[in-house]
Amino acid sequence: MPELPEVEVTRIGLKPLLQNTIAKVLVRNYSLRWPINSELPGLLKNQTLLALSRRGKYILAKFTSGTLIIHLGMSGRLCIVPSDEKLNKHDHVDIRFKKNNLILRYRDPRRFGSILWTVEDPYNHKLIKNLGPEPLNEEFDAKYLISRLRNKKQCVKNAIMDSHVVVGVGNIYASEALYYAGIRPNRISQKVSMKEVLSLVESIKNVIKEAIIKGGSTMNDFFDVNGENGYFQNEHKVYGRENKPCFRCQLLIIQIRLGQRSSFYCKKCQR
DNA sequence: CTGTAGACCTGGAGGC
DNA sequence: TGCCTCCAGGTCTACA
Repeated sequence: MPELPEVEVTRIGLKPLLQNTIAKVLVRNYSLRWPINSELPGLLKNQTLLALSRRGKYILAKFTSGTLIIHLGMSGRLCIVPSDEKLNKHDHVDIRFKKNNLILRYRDPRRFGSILWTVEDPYNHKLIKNLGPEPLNEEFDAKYLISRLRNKKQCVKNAIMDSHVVVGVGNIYASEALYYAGIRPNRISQKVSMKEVLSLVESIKNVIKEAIIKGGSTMNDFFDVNGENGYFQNEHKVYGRENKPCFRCQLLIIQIRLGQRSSFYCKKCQR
């Protein structure tokens, strides 16, 4: 499910829980990507949610004496539900808050997500401290990106999906950004020109900004915390459009495989 | 150090 | 129906 836009939409949707205090935590399944701390229910009880931020695809929920680091993996989802909401097979964690009797419920069929507790600065956490820049920050610019692509023999799509190069660009938005930039996904990174990198940086920023505005992409199972789907899937130009006509030139969109992931592009519009 | 395949999981779609 | 294979929004780890 979630690339940066979907995670950001989720983070914003959690804001109604700010300043609310946890009454009880129920973990039904501790085995996610990393095991949930077995002490978590006791640790979180009576903690107040003070701030919500995001680093890459990680949601950072700051509480009174520590931070929950939440990653949604491929199929994770957070929703705010009333206490009598019917249970789904893959609802692994319930965090019940005191005010309004709301439950923050974590569902994740594939269990590639993670919920980690730390009392340290989360930016020093090993999963977070070595991440590349945020795509919407000023520091992510053409000068930076070309410096990272210059030595790489890897293809450019894999490079921009590497969270140590830039965070948040997943399989959908990598294909989309490369389409807007007119660059084939299988181009060797070091052969991409400065002019193309300029365009690529702008395309990544624009595609991610637009996707956040449209509420993310709902493919099968992305919904925001209130169960509403996103609309950005209607804006996809190449992702999932194999054998369909390019919106610009009508040539059929090609699907190839790069690094075990599907990639989509137009042979005429992308060089 | 760099790059890639494998691993972790469940479920849905499509073929037979 | 059922069984099989392949595919899916991520990313860490092991290995060449």
